Amino acid sequence: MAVTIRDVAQASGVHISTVSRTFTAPHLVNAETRERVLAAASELGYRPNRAASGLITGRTNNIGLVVADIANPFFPPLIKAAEGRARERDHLLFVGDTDEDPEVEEELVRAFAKQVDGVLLCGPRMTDERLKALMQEVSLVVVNRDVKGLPAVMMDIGEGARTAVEHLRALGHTAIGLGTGPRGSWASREIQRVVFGQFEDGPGQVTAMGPNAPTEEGGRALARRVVAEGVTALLAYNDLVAVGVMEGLAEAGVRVPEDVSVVGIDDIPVSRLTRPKLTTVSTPSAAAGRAAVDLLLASQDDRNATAQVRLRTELIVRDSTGPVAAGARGG
Amino acid sequence: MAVTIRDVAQASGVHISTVSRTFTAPHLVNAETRERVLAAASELGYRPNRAASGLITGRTNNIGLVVADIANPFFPPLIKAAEGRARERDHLLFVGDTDEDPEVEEELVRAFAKQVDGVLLCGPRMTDERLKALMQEVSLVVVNRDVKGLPAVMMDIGEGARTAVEHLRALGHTAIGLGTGPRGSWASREIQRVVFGQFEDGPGQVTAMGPNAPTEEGGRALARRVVAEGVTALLAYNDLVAVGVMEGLAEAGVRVPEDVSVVGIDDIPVSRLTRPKLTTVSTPSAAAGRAAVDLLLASQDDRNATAQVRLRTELIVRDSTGPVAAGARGG
DNA sequence: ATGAAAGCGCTAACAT
DNA sequence: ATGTTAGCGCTTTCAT
Repeated sequence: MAVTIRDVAQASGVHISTVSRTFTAPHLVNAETRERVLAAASELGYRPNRAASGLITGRTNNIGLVVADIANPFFPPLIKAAEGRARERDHLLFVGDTDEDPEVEEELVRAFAKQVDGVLLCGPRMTDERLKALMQEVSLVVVNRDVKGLPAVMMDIGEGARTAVEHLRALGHTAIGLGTGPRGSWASREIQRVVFGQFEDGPGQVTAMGPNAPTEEGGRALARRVVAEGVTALLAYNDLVAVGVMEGLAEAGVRVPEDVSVVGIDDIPVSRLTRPKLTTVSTPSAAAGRAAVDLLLASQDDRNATAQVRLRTELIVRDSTGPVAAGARGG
Repeated sequence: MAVTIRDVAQASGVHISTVSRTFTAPHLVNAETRERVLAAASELGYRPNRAASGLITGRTNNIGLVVADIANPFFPPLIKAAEGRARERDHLLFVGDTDEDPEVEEELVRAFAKQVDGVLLCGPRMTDERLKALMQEVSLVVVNRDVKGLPAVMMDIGEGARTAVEHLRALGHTAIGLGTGPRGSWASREIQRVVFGQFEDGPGQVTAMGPNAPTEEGGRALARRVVAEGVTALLAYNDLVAVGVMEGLAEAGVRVPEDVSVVGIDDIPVSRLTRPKLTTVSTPSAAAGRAAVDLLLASQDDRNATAQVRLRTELIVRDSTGPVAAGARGG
């Protein structure tokens, strides 16, 4: 077996409680003794067993992070930022992927529950009820979700969508498609809430099209609807979908932006690689990752801290949007 | 606090050891009692504390997975496949990202060590010595690395590179650049070993260019060298680098594939989105993820199992490679 | 400043 | 088939 606190105690001629104190409350132990213990520990390669100490203290110094799809380029920057922040604050981040499955999501949180101090849930797909049940079992922070009583980091995605639609209308588009996301997605609901709240009575008509799988494949399917319904512009649920739409459109011989303008959300790296380059709403995912870690750690200290952090988004105009064509069907 | 085995024992009127058995060895407990215990457990919402049981059994049913950069699209399919396989085999996968830093890599493995049954190390950057030291502390399986005494999953990346260079030579290229990867990368060494072993004496001359950061940014830097040294074809360390090279080349007014042919490695999703579409060597990352999990679990049962799994790669010819130009400098 | 003892939640002999 | 006991590696009173 590995080296335990007992081995260190023996090697340095003190009681195990002194060894323990050397690591958890160094000021309580004589400088000389401390040196001896530390020397023995490093000699033997001793590493405290966090699982064992967690059993007593109730703190593991681990944080769980659950995302729907690690393959969605939106998440890695968030994950890396959270990981960095966690490390700064002496915590270890465990990442888990749910494959867009709410069942797996719940399972994953439960499995994490006893092994972490809390779980960061990014864009959770489960219902509010289940979320509330889970928060009894483990501290939770949600990203891009608004649940009463839960600390949350929210990106102002509705506002971003509004700006995007305004951009489209300024270009003369009056038949605009809104590619909605998966059921259960707060971001998708939020986009619809703001966009339809703002524009339903205006001159430009926005048509909801969805739900769509939040993937390139989902976008290709959506492209067929875009062509069929004859809108001249589309705001997609995210960049992945937008990229799929552009692919689908290209295959159907529809030109972007001459025939149809396309806007995405997230500003993932590929959005600069497509031809034309994608106009998109950039979301501050790294900031969100850091904020989520901070919020979790804050809620540890103050059990009923339920702060909400709101982060701004920004429209990045590139080449996939342009003026509506003179004789466009929707015009 | 959460509900413990003691609460369940009390609620169902049995001793805690019976409750324990109900979960770990159901056949040893009377069907009727079992029902009662299970009922009480689900009533109370009891979940065994894996950390606590791990302390005794030495098995946590957790697996750690360490990658250099979760933002490299090569990894997500591997991670997802490993996660799926782990779930099938009743294990939970913890993912960690090292940010390409060997120090962090080692730290991360150590932090995982006591909380998992073993760690899957993908493309580790640390030295063999450190790797060998670590394997004393925790079971290890390496992916894309060849360390004596360690179970490993290796993609036949050298062979893939050889095929790619042959493809280039068949197109008439005789001045071929080889964009090498980061120091410490087995894949990069492997590519060089095979390519230079095979082609150093042939008519076509292959020039090593590197090391390069395994990112798009690294590729942009490499593009400048490609232009400066006047090669007519380049095999990049991976697709991300290849994409960066194409971007850099485009900005410098160099056409792909008319002026320079570019080949990547990995076949990540973006490689189908670039214009021209990228010719690349596809690596079976999902299969590697599954194999790594299987190997780890096998090595648990048979302490000195050190199997090596080798996976085939395949050249995917798309549009970024073409015949060498008639008057090319390198010709 | 250090040691002794109890116990975190659980499993695994060993009894019965 | 079930209960008793010891103990995994560690922290934390409580003594001294």
